[in-house]
Amino acid sequence: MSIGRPLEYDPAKALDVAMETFWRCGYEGTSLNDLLIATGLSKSSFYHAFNSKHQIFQRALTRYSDVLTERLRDKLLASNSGWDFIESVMMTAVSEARESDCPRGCMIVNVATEFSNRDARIGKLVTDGVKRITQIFSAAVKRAQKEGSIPAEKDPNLLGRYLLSSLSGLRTLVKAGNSHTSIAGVVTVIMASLK
Amino acid sequence: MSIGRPLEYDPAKALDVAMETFWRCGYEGTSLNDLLIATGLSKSSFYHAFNSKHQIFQRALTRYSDVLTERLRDKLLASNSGWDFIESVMMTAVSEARESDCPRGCMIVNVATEFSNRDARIGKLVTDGVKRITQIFSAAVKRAQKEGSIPAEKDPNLLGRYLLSSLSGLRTLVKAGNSHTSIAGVVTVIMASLK
DNA sequence: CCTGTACTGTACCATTCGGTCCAGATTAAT
DNA sequence: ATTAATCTGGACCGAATGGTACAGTACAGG
Repeated sequence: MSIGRPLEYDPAKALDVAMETFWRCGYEGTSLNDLLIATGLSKSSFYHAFNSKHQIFQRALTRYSDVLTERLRDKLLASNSGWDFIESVMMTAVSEARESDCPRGCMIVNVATEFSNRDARIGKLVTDGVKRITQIFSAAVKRAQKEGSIPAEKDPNLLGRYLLSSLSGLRTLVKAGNSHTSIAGVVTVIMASLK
Repeated sequence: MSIGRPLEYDPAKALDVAMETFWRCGYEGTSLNDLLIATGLSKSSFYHAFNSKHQIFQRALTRYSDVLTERLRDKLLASNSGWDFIESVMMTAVSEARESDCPRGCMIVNVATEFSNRDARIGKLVTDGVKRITQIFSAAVKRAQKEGSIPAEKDPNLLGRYLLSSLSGLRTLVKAGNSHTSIAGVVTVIMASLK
């Protein structure tokens, strides 16, 4: 029921494109101009839709976190077992190493290192995002415990944190230019340590 | 025996201060002015001593890598055992979580995420730095194997990579605001997985 | 003391930064 | 057709960016 001239762009799509750019280049590394080119918006439209660079960045990070969380939850539900889920998620780092010559890593982790607690609001988004993903890992561990592939006496929350930490570490190996085979080796070590 | 007016500052100290700043704020996050304030140099002295922001950054990163490598090597030599060395290095992440409200993490990893292979020269510095630290971890594993605390049949190079990955992951947990106790828990998981 | 060397502070440079503003174009409802 | 809403491109803003040029000054060797 909006009155007046209708939008000539898709705000949701623009946000996604902005997210991609921030993901690839970081906050400081992405200039306003980069955003305008990526989204195809004019400066006026941009500032009308999103109020500032900082605000669109927050929204982009939030969206990244939401999408990632949902995708992981779905994947866990669709997986044959908790163990398979965990292994498959760890393997994403391997394929990143094989396929991409410019790995982006995880946007949340990237943001965490770029801002390292200098911005409280961003810090909260990071903390929340990490917490949610950790919980998914914990849920996967619990399921694997029920399925008998991980010993029941282990603390699933602790292992959840361990897995998040491990995945983030794998991503570092990727960015440091390790081969996908050598990274796959590390994945087997991680998986074996759950036994 | 240099002729002319002598330097009024210590170039080595200036480089160290610049390194600290880059370490804390990243490349883009550190302005030329920040560097001038931190080092106390005038702009002319700065550009005379170091030719550009990019060059001093490369030198700072190189120095970081060198100092870290040497410190780790010394620490390994001074340690009671390979196992103790590994555990104590992992524990540095714990104390970082306890002591610092604004953890800097590892400069090499920070740089790796900020530049993610967009700059070839920086990329090489990162790759080399990571490789050298990985080798130290591998050496520690070999020593621990000789000492009987890690099974001899395990691949020390693989475990070296695993440990580097794990340390980097721990640092992510720190930046995401996890408590030092919860991080210490993850360290025990990592150590147990070496057995 | 003199001369050559090299440091120092300041003024200056073009460019880019994020951000604002406005005149004009375009549309929907009346 | 008029009106009201709201989009669009482009001009413009002050501040900060990385970097240069230069005049003046302090020092060492002769």
